[in-house]
Amino acid sequence: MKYSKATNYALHTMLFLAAATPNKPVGVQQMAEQQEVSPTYLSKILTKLVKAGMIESASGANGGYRLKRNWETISFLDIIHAIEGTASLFDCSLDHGTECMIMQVVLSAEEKMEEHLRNQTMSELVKKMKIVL
Amino acid sequence: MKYSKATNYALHTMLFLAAATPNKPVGVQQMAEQQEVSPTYLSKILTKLVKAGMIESASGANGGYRLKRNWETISFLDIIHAIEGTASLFDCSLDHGTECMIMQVVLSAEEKMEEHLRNQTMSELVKKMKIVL
DNA sequence: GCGACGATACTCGGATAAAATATGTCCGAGTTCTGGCGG
DNA sequence: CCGCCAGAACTCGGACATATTTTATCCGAGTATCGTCGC
Repeated sequence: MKYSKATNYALHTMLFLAAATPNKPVGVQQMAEQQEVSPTYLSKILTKLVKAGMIESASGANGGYRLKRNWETISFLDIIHAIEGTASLFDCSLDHGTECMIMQVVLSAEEKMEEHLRNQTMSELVKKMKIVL
Repeated sequence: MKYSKATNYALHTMLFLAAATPNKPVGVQQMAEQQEVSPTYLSKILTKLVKAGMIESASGANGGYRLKRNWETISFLDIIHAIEGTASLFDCSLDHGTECMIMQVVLSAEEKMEEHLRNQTMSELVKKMKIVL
């Protein structure tokens, strides 16, 4: 079990956009180069983020992707869910009469992790980075 | 990102063995039937648990799998690690000079989850079940 | 009665196959900016 | 000087191709148990 590379790219892209924050959109090519992915593939990932309402795309010359106004409130979990989907880690495949206790344990563990990811926003991370620089 | 079905089977099998606890080994066939998996596949999964030192196998007639003596201390995390491996959820694919802050956040979230799974033992779960029954 | 022997019921582990998912590529279509050209 | 127009620079999104992982099956080999047969 691992997070997909797509999630990796999505997180890095969001961080990049949040750190750069010019109001001008940033082209896919530039970001793809930086992360060593093909532009078309990255674009596909970013489309998911657009649909999730985190960023917006601008067509045409000087087009690209740009954070939406509400970006300060976006958490890690939001991004991860946008890419990986919101399905839970575990599905008990067996139907024993009562609720599956194994599933309860695993899901509550998952909830612990999600809680942590929900409390981390991109904007906080950017602040920390700027202190370091 | 999801836990594999193999993990699912492994957890259920361990719980079953812990709940049954006859000193006689239990055959794969019986457990495979219960979980609706093919015996050979389940056997392959159980081999991993054997290698991890959680259960032991007995060949021959009346053979099967049996918990080892230390089973009371086995946690959910031990079982999951035995099946899924111990690699972490996230690997930053990009080499920015400093440590990747994204990775730090995700890994500390993962740690929260693992902590929870480490504190849940099969034997505790069995106790709870017995109260319910 | 006792020990050897063979049939039986298992597990073991490697080879292989099928299926699902993740990753990546290609291309046609639509959109916006830019620069040049004509009025 | 001003507006129109064509081309360049983009993104969009679907169809397609490849790689990786997961899930599953098959089968030959090894091993312990049990019953039987011969002594």
